[in-house]
Amino acid sequence: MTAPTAPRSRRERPAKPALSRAGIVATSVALMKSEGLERLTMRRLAQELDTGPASLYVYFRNTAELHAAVLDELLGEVDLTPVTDDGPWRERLIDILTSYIQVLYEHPSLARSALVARPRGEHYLALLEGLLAVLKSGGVKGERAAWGVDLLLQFATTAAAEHGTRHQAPDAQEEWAAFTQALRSASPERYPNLAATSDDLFTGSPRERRTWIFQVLLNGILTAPAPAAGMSSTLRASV
Amino acid sequence: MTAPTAPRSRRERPAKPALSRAGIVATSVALMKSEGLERLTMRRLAQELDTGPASLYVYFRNTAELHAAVLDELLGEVDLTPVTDDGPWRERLIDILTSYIQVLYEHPSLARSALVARPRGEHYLALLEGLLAVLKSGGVKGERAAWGVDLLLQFATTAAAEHGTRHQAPDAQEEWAAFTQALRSASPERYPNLAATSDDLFTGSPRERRTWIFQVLLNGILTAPAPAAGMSSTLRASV
DNA sequence: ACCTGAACACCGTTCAAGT
DNA sequence: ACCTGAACACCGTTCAAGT
Repeated sequence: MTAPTAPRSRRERPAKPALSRAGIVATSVALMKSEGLERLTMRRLAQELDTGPASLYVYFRNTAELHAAVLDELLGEVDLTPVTDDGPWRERLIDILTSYIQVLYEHPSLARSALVARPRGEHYLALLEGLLAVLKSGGVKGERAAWGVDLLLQFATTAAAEHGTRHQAPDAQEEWAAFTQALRSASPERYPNLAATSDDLFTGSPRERRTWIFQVLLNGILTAPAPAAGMSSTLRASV
Repeated sequence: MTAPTAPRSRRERPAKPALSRAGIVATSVALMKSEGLERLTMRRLAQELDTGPASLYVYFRNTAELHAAVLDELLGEVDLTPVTDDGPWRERLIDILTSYIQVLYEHPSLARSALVARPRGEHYLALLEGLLAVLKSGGVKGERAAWGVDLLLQFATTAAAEHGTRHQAPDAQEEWAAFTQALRSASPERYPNLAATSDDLFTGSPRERRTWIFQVLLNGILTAPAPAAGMSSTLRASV
């Protein structure tokens, strides 16, 4: 008689799959989508993969690197078709950025991590490439395009990052109410300008505000002196 | 004979001060300046105050609220004198924002927290008031000023938040090198525009880039259609 | 009301030892 | 090279009990 328990217990569930970077990332994305980035920890992920946390350090140097990989994976969902579409270049640019914001909107904490550890995966490169292509078709090139794309993405990332409190956290509405309340009830003696304009601070939907900001950024990028032109070469060298 | 040990040990160090919100904030700021925001935890702070972590929950509902209080305290250091100075309004506005960035620059993680939990302390209100006053002196009022000040502060906060990796974290330079390397070595076949412009992405000092961005934002705020004007009231109502 | 000890339920990361 | 158990050094927050 062969000992029945050991072989059986091995067959009771599908064989534990071998670890791989791609597999870990796939599991990470699934875990994040089901439980949020907050729960995407080395320990929780290891548990999901039926191993110990130490095993993950073979593939990722630390948690930040894991999150960066997840972010790039997610960026594969950004719609880049406007790059080759017809139509006004400004609208195509805004469509891409809006898709980027949309993708990050569900995971504001991932957007926050992107502000610190700059993404550099292939999907991020493809996004940069697409934005630069559209800017070029609008006549924006060189340093103006390079600095401009950085600024546009910075704004878009922040827009997604800010979404955090109002949607994910439990006391989201409470927080927002306290914020608006604090501004609205500002003493007109001490803060006359604030009191006069406080209502305007909260007007507009998120979409309206984004649209306005895109106009601001694009107008600014087109009208501000090109970086190199606006500064003396002495200043450039000295800082 | 009185028992000597108990009374003596009570007198060996200054009497433990009573807890108070102001005192806790002061200790928090000191702790953050000496050990960084990462070490400003409920437990570490309680240890510093010679009490248990549970005691702090009498004054702050959670860690986020503690950090918000510390942030507002720090914002007291922002130089608001340009509000009443003479000189071109654009320069005065930029001087205030630069001071704001400077203050947050040493504590990027605090800037990051400001992106999520919007500040609303008195020093933040004073900052808003000052910025609105300067904008008004430049003829920018109402919704344009309100949305504009929000955008300017958002950019400034992000600028400080991004400072994180390159200065505080241990592998700062390493990270940055990997980032620039990834962009510079992008395949010219797959990413032609990126390859063509990748050098421009890294030009300029932080100061030059900030200066350029301020020009972009101000030009944009001044030239983009005022929020209300650019959108139909139907759209305004429907979103 | 304010304060506390102790507990609950977690973290990231390293290291020596295995295969 | 890849994988692991176990340990080290921490976290935030709550709760019952005290003053």
